[in-house]
Amino acid sequence: MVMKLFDSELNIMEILWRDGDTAAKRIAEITKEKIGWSKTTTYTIIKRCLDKGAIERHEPNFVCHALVTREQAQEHETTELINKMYDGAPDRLIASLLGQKRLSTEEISRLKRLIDSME
Amino acid sequence: MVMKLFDSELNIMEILWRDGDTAAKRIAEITKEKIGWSKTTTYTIIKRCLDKGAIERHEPNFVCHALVTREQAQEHETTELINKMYDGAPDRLIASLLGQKRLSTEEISRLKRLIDSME
DNA sequence: AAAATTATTCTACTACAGTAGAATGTTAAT
DNA sequence: ATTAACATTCTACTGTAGTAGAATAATTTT
Repeated sequence: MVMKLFDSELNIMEILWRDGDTAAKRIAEITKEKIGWSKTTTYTIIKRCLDKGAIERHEPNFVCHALVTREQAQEHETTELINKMYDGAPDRLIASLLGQKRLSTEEISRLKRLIDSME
Repeated sequence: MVMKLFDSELNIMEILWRDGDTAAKRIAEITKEKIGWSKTTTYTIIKRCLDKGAIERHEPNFVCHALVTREQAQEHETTELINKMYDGAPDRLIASLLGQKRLSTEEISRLKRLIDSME
């Protein structure tokens, strides 16, 4: 049960993922500071996250708790990318990343170890 | 000079990438058949692709030619994903893909070979 | 050449993500 | 208990991607 999270909603989730459960008031402070959101904007987006089941809220103090993990959201977005741009084939995405030489030699050897340890 | 391509525009680009240069009329036939687009919708999206420089058009017959390659578009979208969901670190995306076990053992050994051949 | 058909552009509507002001509810201070 | 300050919700505006009808231009048929 993983839903699409919009960019605005990811701003909220990012805070919960990084800092853990956080009161709505505190979230509003952070978003105001970091991205200049009005207090009401933050509450509106929190409401939308609640409505779609991405977070839940506990008394007292409207402490928000993420129900969708960062890993689930990453996986969701990644699947969308693979379907949209790589014909549904994850290994094509990886091949593309390797081919673009966007990885340092150190990153590559780390991956090499990761892959060797698999299967 | 690679720009963001919207989902609607990707429908056009996909045809040009797959079939090569194609007349506008023919593109309209394909989109009508495959995704039920009205003829004018197709022409509108072709226009927008022209305006943003993603394609060019030649006489006679308004033959459309992709100026952005599939690889460029893939790279652009992939970079967006990495920045949005993986803190800008491509190796985290790869680690995530490997961790999810979305690759068959055959795909893994293919990647192993690819990585070994690198650097 | 006029009429009919087809190709292309112009213009505009729709849906929805992003944003926030006004209104309301709640807690704290006097 | 009343007022003041703050927290939360309700409602609505804005911008833009997606879509296509009406208008126009070009071509083909008679």
